[in-house]
Amino acid sequence: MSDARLQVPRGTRDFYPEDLRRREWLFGHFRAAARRFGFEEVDAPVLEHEELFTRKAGEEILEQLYHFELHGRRLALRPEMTPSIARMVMARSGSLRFPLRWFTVTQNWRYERMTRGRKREHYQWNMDIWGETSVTAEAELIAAVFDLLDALGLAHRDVKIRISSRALLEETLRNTILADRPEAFPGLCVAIDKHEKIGEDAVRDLLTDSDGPVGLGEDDARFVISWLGLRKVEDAARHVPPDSRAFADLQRLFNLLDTYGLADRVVFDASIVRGLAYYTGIVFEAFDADRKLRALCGGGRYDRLIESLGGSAIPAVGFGFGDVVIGELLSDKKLLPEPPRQLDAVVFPFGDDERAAAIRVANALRRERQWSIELVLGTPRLRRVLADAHRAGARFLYVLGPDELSRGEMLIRDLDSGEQTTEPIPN
RNA sequence: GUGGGCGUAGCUCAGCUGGUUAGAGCGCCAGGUUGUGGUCCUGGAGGCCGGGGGUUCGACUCCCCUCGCCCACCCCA
Repeated sequence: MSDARLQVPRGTRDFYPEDLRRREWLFGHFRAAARRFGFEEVDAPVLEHEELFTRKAGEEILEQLYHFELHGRRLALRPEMTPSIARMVMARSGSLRFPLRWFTVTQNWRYERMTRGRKREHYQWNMDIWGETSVTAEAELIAAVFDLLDALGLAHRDVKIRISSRALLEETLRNTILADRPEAFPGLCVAIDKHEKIGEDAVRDLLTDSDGPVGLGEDDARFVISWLGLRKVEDAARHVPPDSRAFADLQRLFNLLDTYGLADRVVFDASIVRGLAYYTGIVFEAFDADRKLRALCGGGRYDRLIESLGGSAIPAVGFGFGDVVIGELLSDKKLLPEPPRQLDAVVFPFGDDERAAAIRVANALRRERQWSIELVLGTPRLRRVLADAHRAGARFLYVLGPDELSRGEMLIRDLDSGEQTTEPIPN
């Protein structure tokens, strides 16, 4: 107990059978929702070249990278899935037919301090659409999130998605305070993403830090922060031309979501900017209605990621949805199930004289019916076997004792009704 | 990193202001005559009381250190 070698590393989890059943229940919903939206599942190694993740915008996610050097190669455990998928798309961009709808359910790693809803190892459902520039893609993704939440049993009003547009912010700033140095924009986004967590004053300090990536004046910083407080698309679009693409996209997205029947579950919130540097357009995050927990998921449009990796431009939009926060929410709402073991039957030979026949019975049931069969090992008492079979949730118990065997039969007990029948032992 | 709380049986915990053989519930194991169930009854195994040091005639109990966990803050997808 006090031996550190015998404990899981901090921030990681063991999954015992009941834990894994619950995890697979959640993953099953991830996959089912993805398939309802026509997405295909892909996978990639948990280990990548560190360079795949290296970006220069002061993102915390990269400072928290699990990384090491081995035989002169710098490797890292993936902190998120998007770069790996971008790599896969890039490698076959010449032969893939777009738009692509790909999803993953993967383990991701980040070295960070532990709090509620944050672990160092967690699983994430990732959904991406590649090769589509219109916000019809964003609308599908947001609809998929709600589709999942509904399937999990959450109430209509339990979760809201907040939506904003980095493109709208970028246009606004290009027309104003970043007119002569647009390259500062990603760093600015990373800084103001912290706004809700560290407060306006701290963000102002970050933005005005002359040694920092942004280096704004006081008035400019105040302008940026005041923009974040806006909750109406029209207000946020005040500093862009009437024909602004970003403005039009936002309006169209909300119109589309209305058509999906999601109008009362989404809201514009200019303070959503996301902490990753690569986002370029619409960004969004899902929150529990009580705002007790961290974001359930987050995503957005990243049209230039593949370009930045050296490929040709392929527009993309996606989100990541972690298993930890949704687990907290479902637990709070008493919606976490305790899925039973899936066992069709237990086959019980009384002793070694009956074992050969029992093995034939188990073989037949496994092969012909594809049943899940637990063949009793050793020679416990029938009483014990019945209790165990009951507890395991088995539907039938096949009993092969001396009496049955002498008649070439086996006893089949229905564990729900208690009814018993006999059948010939298969050859 | 800061503050607070907690480490006693596999799990959840109780052990009053220090007092001798450390408890409960659940779980586990075994029985309750021959081969029949989540109940019931009986019995049992299992704890260097997280670790180390100190105070004391005596420490699960008090003090210090240390490790671990939880919560909040801080930080951040």
